[in-house]
Amino acid sequence: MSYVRQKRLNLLPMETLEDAAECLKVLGHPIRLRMVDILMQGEFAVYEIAELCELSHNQTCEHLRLLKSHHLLDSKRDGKIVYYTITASELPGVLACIRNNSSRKLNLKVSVKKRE
Amino acid sequence: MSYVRQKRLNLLPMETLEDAAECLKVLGHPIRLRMVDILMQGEFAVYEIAELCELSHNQTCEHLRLLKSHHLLDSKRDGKIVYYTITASELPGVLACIRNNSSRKLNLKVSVKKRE
DNA sequence: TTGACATATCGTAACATATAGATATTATGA
DNA sequence: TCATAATATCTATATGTTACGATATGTCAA
Repeated sequence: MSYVRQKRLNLLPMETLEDAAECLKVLGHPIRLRMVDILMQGEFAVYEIAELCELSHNQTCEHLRLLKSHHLLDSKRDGKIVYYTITASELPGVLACIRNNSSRKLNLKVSVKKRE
Repeated sequence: MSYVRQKRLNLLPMETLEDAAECLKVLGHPIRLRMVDILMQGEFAVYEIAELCELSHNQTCEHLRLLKSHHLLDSKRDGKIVYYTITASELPGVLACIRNNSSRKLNLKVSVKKRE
């Protein structure tokens, strides 16, 4: 640390960052974000989510499994049908943030395209 | 859509979700989260960030480049030294969320480990 | 039990990302 | 100009992720 200014840095422990990064990485997929967006409006069955996402059943299951394994979603079976719901209390905030910044972000995207 | 209940679903457009997913994916890396955590406390030079993250210079540059290319950070050069700062207004909220849920998430992680 | 349906998992190929070493660029001072 | 320091980029390899067909499990009704 010879060169680093002696500031009082109150940094988050690496373990916390690794855990948070995993959740963010799982959320960092457009289809999984759509699934969360759908489930914001209530509980849905796997086949309903598959149709709304225009996705094959195995892919739908796989994405839902990933979200559930990170404690972002939960599921309950009712006969043949499995219903998924949101459990992570942070998700509504994340979606609200995306909703609020939607137009601005699209503008940013255009400027990125011009540069590349 | 034959099977899907006729609920009034107000879903975010796919383009918005793709853009948000990219940002979340970039943030979904422990080292890049640490960089954001560091930059929450002010502007820092690349070599300072490299030391605080215990990372090689080329890797440090690469992570910072990724964050900057997604408009999460900005940089300014002062002679040989380049200083990075946070630009995305959402980042403080994201870090605050991680900070608040830090202990709970660690507990969750333990329970995940038991199951695997 | 058998068939049909809903969901879940597996194997693998295609694709994307991360890492590390080498090289290039930019700015400064001798 | 030349050497050096601070950043940045390039390249190759290793690793991880996603998509997709095939297969398996779980539930119900005939």
